[in-house]
Amino acid sequence: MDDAPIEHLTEATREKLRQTVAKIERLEEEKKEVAEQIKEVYSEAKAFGFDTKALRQVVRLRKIEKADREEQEMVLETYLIALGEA
Amino acid sequence: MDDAPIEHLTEATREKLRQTVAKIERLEEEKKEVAEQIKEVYSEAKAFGFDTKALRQVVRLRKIEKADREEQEMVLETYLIALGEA
Amino acid sequence: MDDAPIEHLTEATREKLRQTVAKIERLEEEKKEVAEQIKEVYSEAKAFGFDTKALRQVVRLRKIEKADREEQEMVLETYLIALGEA
Amino acid sequence: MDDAPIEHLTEATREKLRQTVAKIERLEEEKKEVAEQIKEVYSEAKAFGFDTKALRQVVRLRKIEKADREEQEMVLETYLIALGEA
DNA sequence: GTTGATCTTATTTCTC
DNA sequence: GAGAAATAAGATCAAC
Repeated sequence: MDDAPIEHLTEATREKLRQTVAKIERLEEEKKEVAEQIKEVYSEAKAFGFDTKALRQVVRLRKIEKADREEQEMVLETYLIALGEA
Repeated sequence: MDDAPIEHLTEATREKLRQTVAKIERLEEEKKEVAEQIKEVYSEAKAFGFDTKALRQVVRLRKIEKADREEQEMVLETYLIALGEA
Repeated sequence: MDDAPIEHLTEATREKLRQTVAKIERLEEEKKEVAEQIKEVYSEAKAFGFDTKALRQVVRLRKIEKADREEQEMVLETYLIALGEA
Repeated sequence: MDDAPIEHLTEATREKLRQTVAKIERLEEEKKEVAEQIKEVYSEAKAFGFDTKALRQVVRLRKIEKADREEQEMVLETYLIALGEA
């Protein structure tokens, strides 16, 4: 749709475009705020005396372990399906 | 803080650590959700017929322009302060 | 260095540039070939009767587990350093 | 093949599976090494004074041009075949 | 001020 | 060919 140049978009389409961009920008703003909150937590932790590098590793490791568990479940599922269909 | 090996952390410190990790994980989860919402908006826009690549460029461009405006406002403010107007 | 337009590069620099580009292109070619070999192995495995989806998951899972082990070692190291320096 | 559950795979099949995984992992390792070599070339180029961003663009552009040339050659070949010249 | 680390975006690849 | 996943690229920010 709307392969035509922008100046030929209908007003309804232009309005839709405006709303879409606005929505994205609002969500990106939200995301940015959450990212800043995360940084704050690390700053506070550092001020408290925690080693932020180690702290980041803890968080990362826990994320990997979670992904690992999920992957294992998926693998198991795949095998069960593969064996069931064989 | 807590120069002793991990097993010698005080219970209070361990609790603080637990809370910090939990807080970060909760915020990262939030961030992920917002990121997914953004993806959804792009998907919907695509389904509607917008060229998402172009849409992304619009968003990026507006972000840059906004940064420029803020930069300019900052410069303006600096001038105003320098002139004793703010 | 060489902030000047390309037409002002010395011949030595131009030659160096040529060699660098050639080297990169040769290595990218190599990489592409290896990627093709990997695809061939999957094709052969499929022809042999293996479920390639499951096979890919096995490979991915082993990769994750390897990364997990390495991450754990890194975390341990970080803690040892953090505790040793505390 | 081997419709039975995993624990009933023949030893020969299990061995084949092991070899396949090993082969893939070896090739992926190779691929990774080549990728690292490419990064090294860029690092050296940077140390030498080249603008790596521009260098990457050169490489990308040449890749596109090469693809274009091949495309054109393919079209040419198609025409030649269609004309009975090849 | 440069390297290193992290995070995000973009492109490519794979799968269905 | 559309959607998802992997890889690569670029940008950003901190630390030395």
